[in-house]
Amino acid sequence: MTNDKFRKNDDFDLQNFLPFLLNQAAEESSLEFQRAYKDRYGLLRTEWRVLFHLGIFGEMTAKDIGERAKTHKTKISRAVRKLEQRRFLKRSRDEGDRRVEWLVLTPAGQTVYRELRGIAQQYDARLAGLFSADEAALLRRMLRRLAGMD
Amino acid sequence: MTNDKFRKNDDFDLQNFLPFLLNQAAEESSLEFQRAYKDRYGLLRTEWRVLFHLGIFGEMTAKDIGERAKTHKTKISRAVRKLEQRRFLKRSRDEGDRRVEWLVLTPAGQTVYRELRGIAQQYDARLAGLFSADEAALLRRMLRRLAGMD
DNA sequence: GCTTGTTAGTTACAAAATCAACTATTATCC
DNA sequence: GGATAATAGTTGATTTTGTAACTAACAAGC
Repeated sequence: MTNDKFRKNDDFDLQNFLPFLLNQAAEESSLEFQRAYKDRYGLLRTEWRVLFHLGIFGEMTAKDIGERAKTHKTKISRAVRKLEQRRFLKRSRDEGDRRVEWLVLTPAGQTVYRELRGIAQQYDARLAGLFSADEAALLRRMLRRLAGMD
Repeated sequence: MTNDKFRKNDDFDLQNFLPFLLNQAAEESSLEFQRAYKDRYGLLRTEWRVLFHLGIFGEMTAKDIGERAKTHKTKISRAVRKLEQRRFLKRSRDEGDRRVEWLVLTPAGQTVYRELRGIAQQYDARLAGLFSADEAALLRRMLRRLAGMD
């Protein structure tokens, strides 16, 4: 990719422009995991994220998930409906505040979650293995910083 | 974001899962630059990418751009048409191989490119400024590695 | 208690991305 | 040289996303 097919007539280095570079790295590094959740379970990106949040935290509301994952509420709403239709989660009204719905994985949802979690752990280890342990830790720290997650 | 509102009942660390983390960082770090090209010039993401490739490399074909930017040819095709309609680029048939079109920025396109390039440079410097020079260089190297750009 | 404002979540419509099929041209190989 | 395959690029149908407006429930001020 760093070939010389094209001679630059300019001094802007697109391949090192952070927003571009981050997008390329994010897309490339999502590909293999995407195959796991898409091809094997027919899940969309927002759907596995909702699934994982519930798998990890047990019980949450749509709003909580949206905040944690920085995802718009309409996306969450549609992902929740899909997961409900597939019987991967169930909803229940909060009796104290009847606007709120609590979401929780069904046993089927937990099974899918555990499988995907295993794949995710293996895959993350593979990616991190491209670097030394220190470098990988630094990378995560820098990414959290860029993502405003600190 | 690293608060304790939810007690984890599980050991998967989503906030450090590289594909997730990379996506979050990529989205967050694209936001401000996106405002520049979207609000000010009405460009879409693929459109600024095509514009930048032509600004940097002078003359390319749609296929070349697609390969460099890892972008599907239908996206490129539509972005090229939009940019042509706005008179930011012009096309010309290759006389040797008449399937091929050469794309080149018009003076208007070059003006937009130079403005956006300036904004991009400033913004990149701001992002890189979150880290030491060594760290930033390492970050770029690691991202290129993850993106398969090495 | 009644207006006004907020919040959780959904829905409707427009914009954009995806995937497959298509045209036109060139390359391969018998 | 003629059939077959490959390549550059486009188009159309379907899916997914984004934006705004919406419902229903709660909160605050007076």
